[in-house]
Amino acid sequence: MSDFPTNAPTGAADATAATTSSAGRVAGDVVRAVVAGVPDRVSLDGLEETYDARWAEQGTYAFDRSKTREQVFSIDTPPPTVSGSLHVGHVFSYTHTDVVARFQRMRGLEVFYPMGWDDNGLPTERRVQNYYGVRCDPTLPYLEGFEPPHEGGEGKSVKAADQVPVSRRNFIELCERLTAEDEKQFEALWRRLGLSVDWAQHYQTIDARSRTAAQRAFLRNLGRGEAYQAEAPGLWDVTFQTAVAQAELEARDYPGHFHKVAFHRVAPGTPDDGAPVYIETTRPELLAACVALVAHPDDERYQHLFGTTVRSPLFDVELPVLAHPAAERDKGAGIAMCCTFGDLTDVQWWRELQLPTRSIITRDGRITRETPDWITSHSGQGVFAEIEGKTTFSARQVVVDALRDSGDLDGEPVPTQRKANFFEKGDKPLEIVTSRQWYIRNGGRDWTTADGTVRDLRGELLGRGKELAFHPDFMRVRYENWVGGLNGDWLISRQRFFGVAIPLWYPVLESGEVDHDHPIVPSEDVLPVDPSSDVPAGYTEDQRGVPGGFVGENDIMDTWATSSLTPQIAGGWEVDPDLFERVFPMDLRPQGQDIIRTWLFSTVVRSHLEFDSLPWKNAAISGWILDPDRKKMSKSKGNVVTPMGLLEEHGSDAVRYWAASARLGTDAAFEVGQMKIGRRLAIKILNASKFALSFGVDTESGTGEIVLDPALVTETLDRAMLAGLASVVEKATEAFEAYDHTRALETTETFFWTFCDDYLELVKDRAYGAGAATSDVSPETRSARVALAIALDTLLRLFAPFVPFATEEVWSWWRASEGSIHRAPWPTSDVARAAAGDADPAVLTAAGHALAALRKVKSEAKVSMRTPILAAQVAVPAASLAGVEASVVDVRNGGRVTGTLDLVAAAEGQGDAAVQGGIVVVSSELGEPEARKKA
RNA sequence: GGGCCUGUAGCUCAGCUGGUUAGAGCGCCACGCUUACACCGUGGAUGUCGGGGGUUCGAGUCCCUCCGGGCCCACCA
Repeated sequence: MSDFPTNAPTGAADATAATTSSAGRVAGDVVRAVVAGVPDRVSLDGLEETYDARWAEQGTYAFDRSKTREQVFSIDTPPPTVSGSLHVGHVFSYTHTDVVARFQRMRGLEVFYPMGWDDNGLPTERRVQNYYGVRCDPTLPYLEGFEPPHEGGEGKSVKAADQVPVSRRNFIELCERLTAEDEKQFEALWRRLGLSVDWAQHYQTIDARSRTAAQRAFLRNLGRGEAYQAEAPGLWDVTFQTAVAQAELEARDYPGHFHKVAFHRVAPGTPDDGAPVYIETTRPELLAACVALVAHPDDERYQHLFGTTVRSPLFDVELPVLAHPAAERDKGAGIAMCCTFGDLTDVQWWRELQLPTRSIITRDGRITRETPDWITSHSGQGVFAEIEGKTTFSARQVVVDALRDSGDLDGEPVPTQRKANFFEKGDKPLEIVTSRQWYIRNGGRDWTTADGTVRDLRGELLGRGKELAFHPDFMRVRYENWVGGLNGDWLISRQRFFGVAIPLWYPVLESGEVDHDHPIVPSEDVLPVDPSSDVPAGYTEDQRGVPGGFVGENDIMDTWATSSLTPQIAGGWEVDPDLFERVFPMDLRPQGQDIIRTWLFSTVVRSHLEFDSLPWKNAAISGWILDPDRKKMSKSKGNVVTPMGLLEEHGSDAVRYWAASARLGTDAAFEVGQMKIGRRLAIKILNASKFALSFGVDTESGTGEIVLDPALVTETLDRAMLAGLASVVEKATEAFEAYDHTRALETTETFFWTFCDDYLELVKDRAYGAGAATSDVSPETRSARVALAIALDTLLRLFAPFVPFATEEVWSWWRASEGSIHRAPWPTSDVARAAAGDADPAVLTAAGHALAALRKVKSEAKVSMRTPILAAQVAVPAASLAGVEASVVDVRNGGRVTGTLDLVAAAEGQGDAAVQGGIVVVSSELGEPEARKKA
């Protein structure tokens, strides 16, 4: 062997001369490691328990808050909803985050990776009601030591009528009790999956810290005029009896019928008097709430009616016929009945045409029991009496029958499929009800501030969207579409019971009337408050609800009003300023694409208003998990395959591999096959490592030391391999920096399999060498051994974010003294480059192809790979010839060529370039297989 | 109706700014217990790159158009 490096790296001589007795790092960046504990038989089994416990014990992922903001990488982890169980989609997206967290940690940043539980909100409220047989009544006083009447499983729920009313504080306590159990299970799953969360940084969206943050943020919004209340018609869910925000809407198909209904012209003394004007409606039950007929101003058919009046059928109410551009000529009859309120267009007409309010639908979705004063005719009152207190569905039957009897229904109702707005958690179409609600400005409506300036909040928030780095970038469009399409401010008040209370009281005037215009505001230092049980400063409890006293605001805030503050909650806003300045604004918000319009947007709103900044620099958006039918994996299906079951069956590294194989923003198939490949990779890492480290075990001298000194790598093939590895490191690092973890994995993995299949086979014989001790072998053997160790050291780090358990296991065999691999530095290409010098990575490729060509001969001869080749002539394309020549000794060893190996230049088009790089064995002579080795 | 993503081997997916003969893994076929690994190894077969136009010396890649999937927004007369 004469192929010594021409440019031995500087410092190498010093390094080799360094003291040899200590493990770990020494001067000159040369690592010395003692291989201590390679097991005889490697296994993935039990690694999760072992290392979860070790990481917890050693505080591997504990956040070091002595680091400054520049040294920190902070993550605004999505708090999963604690209303049931986690499914495979969670495992998928949380793995994406963890991979990034581990990369950044190895890069030397201190990772702030908290975990929260979203136990605030309607799902938990419903569960607590059923589970404990209680319901929240915020007017009740708190009962010390209250025990619920019932403690049931998921299956048996308690009927509403049998539920015991309890105070809000008692209700919250029960919620915390119920969710604590789920949260333990969630944590167990995340630990098993290997999320590198710092479990000391942990919050619940209903805990006192979150309530304080939510109330504080609200009070700040109020103080700056960003939060306001308004009495206005709004979308209302009649089942949950609460107002609903635009972001919670879901348009669904809803079957209905068109009814052609006659109104009658009022034109006394003319031939037109009483002539019918037909409108079409799907909601005839709202006839009594009609306030006008509306048609498009340019519609010739109705020009003669504008400015006149008509009389409604059945109820005999005189109504104007008006023009408005929002009326569509080709919809129905082209002229619509405007009711208060059938839909949002009605609200627009009502507002812009200054129409009266004639509501007949109450908050429970039924027709009001009071006969409206605008219905004056006796017969009209009679019809109304028939629908009083009925559901809209029943009332419709009554009205349609009455219209048919009176002859005002033209033809029979025609079935139609229409879209109706639903609350995403509800199952009845939303009604529009007028109520007093709280809003936070979000750019959905014009805003003139107290000092009279007009603020373009929508434009400001669109600007924030441009400033935020979305991964993948096209997700920004969803943000922009949403912000651009907002049609109102953010409605945050909910007429529910379990959640963060709106921290206000209102004075009760001497007249007994509540003065909503002058809310009583608590000071921030008393937060959190519950206005239903706490008393505002300057009042006493006995003044509650009496003239001259006060009442508490009964409404709570929507869940998103709290979860829009997760960076503030986790980061200790105002309660731990020292922490907050080290983590905020955060680096990363990982989340699903479905909640860009809610969670992502609302978090941007809160941060923009409070801090005039983005809450984070990057948003990483994960895709969906699709089941094999290419549909979004449903909860029911997801629950069939429990995440814990998956982890137990395939191993966490395997499941993580499947998740990490999917790019951000791209939907991925739920594929067990991919997990099996991940498991195979993890096992391969263990086995290849065992091999690479086996030479370091010095049975003669007992030192068992490996010196990772680049200067000891002298052979061309070894240097070529490390040259290839160096560029893998560079590509993987670059990919990670661009939030393209998939490419980082793929690049590493591809190299690793070539490393195992070709390089290991090629150097095996040379690495075994003559002696067993690293200190007493030929330079060729040492070169192989050191190259193996350097490659292993690098590969383990590259894989560590993806397969944290297997890599930690291998690390423990030889690098235990350095601590966890997950705190080890991310590799640079420096060491591999230093060893590689000017070597060409193509040498390994060429040698690998040559080896494959030799193997093919044996495969086609159907003989064992250990069969010797007595002589062979191999045709090598010109481009590969130098590479094969440079590594010919290893090629001979790998192919077990015992006699002559004659390399000749391949003729033009001789080999198939796609196979073995065009290298063809022209002729060969196979020997007898070696005698089988005795055990 | 407006918008975003997507269509490459039986399956799951790579293919970056257009450049040799389109790749990987799984599955399939054949062989092999070779001292890292049988939870394995070796070799092999497999494609009108959704269809049709265009730009170009050259298109899986760019443009137009159509078709198929997925999603978001608007649509309650």
